[in-house]
Amino acid sequence: EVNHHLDALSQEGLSEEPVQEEKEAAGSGGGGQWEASEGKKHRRRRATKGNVGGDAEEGSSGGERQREHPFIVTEPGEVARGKKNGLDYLFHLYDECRNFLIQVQALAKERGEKCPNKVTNQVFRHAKRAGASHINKPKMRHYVHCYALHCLDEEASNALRRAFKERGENVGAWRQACYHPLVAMSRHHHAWDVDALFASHPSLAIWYVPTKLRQLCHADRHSVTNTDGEAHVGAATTAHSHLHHHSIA
Amino acid sequence: EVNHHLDALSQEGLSEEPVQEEKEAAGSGGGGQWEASEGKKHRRRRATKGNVGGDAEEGSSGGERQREHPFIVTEPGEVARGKKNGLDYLFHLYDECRNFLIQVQALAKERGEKCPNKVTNQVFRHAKRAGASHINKPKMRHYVHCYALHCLDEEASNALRRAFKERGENVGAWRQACYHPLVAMSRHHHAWDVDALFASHPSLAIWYVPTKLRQLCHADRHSVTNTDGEAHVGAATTAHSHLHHHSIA
DNA sequence: AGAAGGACCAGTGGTCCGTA
DNA sequence: AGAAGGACCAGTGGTCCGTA
Repeated sequence: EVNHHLDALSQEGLSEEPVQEEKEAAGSGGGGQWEASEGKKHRRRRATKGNVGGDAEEGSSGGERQREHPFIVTEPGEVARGKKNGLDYLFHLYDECRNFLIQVQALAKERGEKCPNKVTNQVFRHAKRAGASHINKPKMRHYVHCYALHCLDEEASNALRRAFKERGENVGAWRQACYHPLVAMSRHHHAWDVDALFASHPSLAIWYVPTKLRQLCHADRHSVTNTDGEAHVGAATTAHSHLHHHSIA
Repeated sequence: EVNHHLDALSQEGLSEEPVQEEKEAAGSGGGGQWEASEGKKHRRRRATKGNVGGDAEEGSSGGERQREHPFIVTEPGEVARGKKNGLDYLFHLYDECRNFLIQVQALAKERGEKCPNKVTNQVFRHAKRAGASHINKPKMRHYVHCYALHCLDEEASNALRRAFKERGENVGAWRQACYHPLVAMSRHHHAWDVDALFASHPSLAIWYVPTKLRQLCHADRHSVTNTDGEAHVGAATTAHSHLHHHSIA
């Protein structure tokens, strides 16, 4: 049961009618290794709005919108219990995307078309067509910098995970905390050039630098202390307003 | 007169009310060196449709749409006579764009924004704002591969110019002829990887590989003889139709 | 409340086609 | 006819905000 492939996907309730094209990629690494062994639930539900065709269906019975389980802060190697996903699984999604990119690149070269160097919309579309409905752009972009820390300093990343799990912090707090070690690395090893930081690791180089991290590195270069949280939360506090057209928030 | 800067621009009838911001760049290299000394015409006309504001204006008097003079095939160093521009001037436009790109990159780094590696829409917009109204995207994209040959094999490029001038061919025919030497270079020096070919020369690496050249290299790799002209002209002749979703035309 | 992701939007790469 | 370029369009990067 644990090694039955695609289990990790069906567990998420998102494996409804996957296109079979390129299934081998969709299932890669998903062999049940991310779930606690506590007796799975194989019920499959239909998404209400995503429904194709006009089947008569009671709105109350199969009507729930299906989503991935939310992430919780887990230690390295720890499996999330209950309807949760752990951070090893999160990082695994980035590896899946990398494999989809490699496939898109191979196809493009074969066809003589222009070849993406990054995980683009085209790659996300390819992943969806290949049945990987658990991968989507907003999620991957949201946690890119967390994956960056995992790639660039796995020890620091692991320590942060343990500390935030210990303190009972939620995923949002852990995610925020991932920014600062990266800013420090960009400062000390790359003279605040965060593009160079990302380019320095092959698994990371295929991801766009997130706007927020770029802004934090820029602010840090100008010695502006910025401990604000996500966008929409804070006010701009810059000593160089003539250079800033947008607030860092 | 010959060294009065901006002359080359006003000669083209396109210097109507340039934004003064970054004028030094707009005039760079344009110091009259591309025009034959035959007495200039400094008349300035207004574009009819591009008109801003509601000035009452007779349609017949100032109504002509102003454009750059068409290119003619010139030898290296030759100056175009009459209302024509020569190919040295064409290649100079690529150098101007490169300088605008360098400015945009410097600004982006200063502001901590993402930094373009290519001549993008943003660069063309910057060039226009800086008063370089003689630079536009369709023109630059149209002749990129001609500039590529000039960069990569100036001897071959010069020989081709002399041959086509000798034969009295028009610019379109010369432009078409520029493709084949590039395909041969991509074949022999880069195993048909035209992206690698462009990347091999710094002045060229900032330009997107044109679709048509990419397709010709792909067709050549599959030993498909393709001597067709521009798109819309020929029919697809491919021995690998299962790999082709679009005709090369 | 904290979080996942459909769907939107401004600005892109690409070039057609009305214009001169 | 040959050629220059305004303007359009499909698909992009980016992320908001209605949803659960």
